[in-house]
Amino acid sequence: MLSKAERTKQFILETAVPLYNEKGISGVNIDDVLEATKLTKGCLYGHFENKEDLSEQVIDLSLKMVSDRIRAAVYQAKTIKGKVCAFLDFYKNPIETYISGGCPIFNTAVEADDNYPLIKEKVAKVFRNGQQELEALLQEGINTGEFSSNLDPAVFAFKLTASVEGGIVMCRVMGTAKPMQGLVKSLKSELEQYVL
Amino acid sequence: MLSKAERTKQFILETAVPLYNEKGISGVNIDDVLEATKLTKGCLYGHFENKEDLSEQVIDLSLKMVSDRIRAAVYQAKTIKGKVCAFLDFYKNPIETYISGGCPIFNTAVEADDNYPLIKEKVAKVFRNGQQELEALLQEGINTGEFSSNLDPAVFAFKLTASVEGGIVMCRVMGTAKPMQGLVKSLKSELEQYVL
DNA sequence: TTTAAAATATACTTTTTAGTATATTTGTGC
DNA sequence: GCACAAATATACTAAAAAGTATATTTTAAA
Repeated sequence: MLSKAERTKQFILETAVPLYNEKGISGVNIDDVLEATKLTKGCLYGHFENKEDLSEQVIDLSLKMVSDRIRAAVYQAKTIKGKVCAFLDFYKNPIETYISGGCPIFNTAVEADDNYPLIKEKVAKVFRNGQQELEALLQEGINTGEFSSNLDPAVFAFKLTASVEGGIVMCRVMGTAKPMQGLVKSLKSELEQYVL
Repeated sequence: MLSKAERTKQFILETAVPLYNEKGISGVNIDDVLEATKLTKGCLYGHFENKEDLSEQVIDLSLKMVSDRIRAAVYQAKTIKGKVCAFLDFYKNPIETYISGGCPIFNTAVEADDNYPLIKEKVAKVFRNGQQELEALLQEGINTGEFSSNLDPAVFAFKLTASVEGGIVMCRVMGTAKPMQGLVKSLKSELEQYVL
């Protein structure tokens, strides 16, 4: 069983996750976190060295949470095509996201880019791993004869991720999930063209 | 001719544009702007009511600058296909962007989403207008017989924008422009399929 | 070229936010 | 159930950031 301290720390991190995802790293302040957790400074600083330490661990958790969840969704599906569709369906509703505020990987990417080199590198790793796995999945589809060898796994993997992530942001800002449906349908039928 | 004050105000805004694009609205502070412009508080507050006022006007300018520039690039091309390609080529190099720090429309979209309703609405308008123009362009291509009527203008317009914008962020964070080349090529050949 | 208004600089105050020292409470092995 | 260490709360200090009052300089119309 987790100690009281471990549970409190975990509670702080989990409570802060949606906060950071909505307001961004620079947008969150300690008082926001205290307000959300109903804890006090003494307590918070007992678990984290400073704001930077807290931010880093919150982002770590956010990235892990969403990565795990996407992986789980993909894992569920049986065929390769099914797995790609599961990936696409994950952000079917970009307004009400798994973690409130959109995709934490992408949100963090935008903010960390010119400001937080350490966090930027973490996000880069997440993207690289994700792309590699997606690419491997498509390659496996080609190897097993499920897809035509005309399919370029690296290019299509990037296209899938980039368009879905971009689509989420656009839908959220325009306040409509509709374009996402069309996008996902289009990507699925694009893949369909390569199904043998 | 512009008055001294008008020129100074313009200078502040133009100097702040890349700063805001890199650090984000919450990430920029007045001292950053003073440092970059080598001006003083008295001067700055002579031109802007407060930080919010400054931020709003900086974002307005950023959005206008990049929108105008994309429109100009598209306008140059003669054929519809050429115009779509010009749009795609605009962010060919996502690392060294027109305004340093990536695409201001997208960066602002991500940050404003849950935090700045007024600015969010401005960005939404930019996206809606952009999508409408791109859609109209594709529709024109269908009407003139340049493209097949199998092309869905709304869906493809969204796919183009979403994937390019998403691609920019991913490339920037991973520190490589290469996936963008593949993406643009793929989108061009996707359009090619509809060319009659 | 003078001069009044506009623009800018200086030196301050206020507010917000981060961080800390210490007191109090609570969990847990004996 | 006790004792003591760990966890948390309170009340403070420090630092950073925003904003302002006023002095000085500059612009541009007469």
